[in-house]
Amino acid sequence: MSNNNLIKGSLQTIILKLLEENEKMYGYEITQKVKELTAGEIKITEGALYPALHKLEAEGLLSTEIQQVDNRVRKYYSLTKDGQKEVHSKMSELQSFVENLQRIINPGLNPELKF
Amino acid sequence: MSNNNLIKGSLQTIILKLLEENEKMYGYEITQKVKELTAGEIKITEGALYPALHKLEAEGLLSTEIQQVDNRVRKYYSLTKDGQKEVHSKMSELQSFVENLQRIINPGLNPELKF
DNA sequence: ACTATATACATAAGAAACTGATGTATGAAA
DNA sequence: TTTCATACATCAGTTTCTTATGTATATAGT
Repeated sequence: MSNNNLIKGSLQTIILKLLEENEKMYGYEITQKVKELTAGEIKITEGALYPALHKLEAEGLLSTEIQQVDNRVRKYYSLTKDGQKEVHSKMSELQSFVENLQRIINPGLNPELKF
Repeated sequence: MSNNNLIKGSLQTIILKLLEENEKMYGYEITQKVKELTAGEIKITEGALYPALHKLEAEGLLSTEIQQVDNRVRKYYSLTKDGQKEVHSKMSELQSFVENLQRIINPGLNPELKF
């Protein structure tokens, strides 16, 4: 994932969350969306993305549907029911992780934190 | 690092930041401090911590000083000059990463974000 | 006396997630 | 015709983590 080596597992959360908002995306589209949303600061590499998508599919969180567009194959991913549940779980994990991180790193901050 | 599998490299940032605030800490103390600050939600394992400390020392970011306390050996770590510079660098990396993460997962949020 | 827990260090096997390279294939632009 | 963009995929190697193990001292409980 680009020059930033700061996650591990948050790629899954990103994928699931984007699919919650867009309900149907293909791999290349995801890389472009993330690049766009972060002004090019986070670039998801294909070597990270495709294995992650395959794993989420194998876990039953994503389903696929292949479409032909202009002689090019696109593999669309969407959330399964399990996937829809998992988004919320992963999101609250991420939120509490970031909050804990702030408690460690921003010691002077007041107790009520907003994410 | 505990049940939370969400970072990679942020352990280094945590260590450096704690040492910026406390200027001298030993390994076990770091694990306890993190546990305390996060109400037990993040537990840094020894298998993650000690290799990370050794690596930071090998990179010249930390220096060590061994003390004998009650027949027990303590290895105190403190920031070198390079380490002091690196804290700021690592912190701004982490901050911009979290901001980018929010841009991806909180699409409805207004542009000015606070960390 | 024995066991468990806390303090304090360390290593090591294996798992998981990533980077960077490579490969295939189409289409458009220079 | 070479490069870039689109679109998929795999794979070797690296880094970072988990879990287990090991050493050693001190204290508290049974």
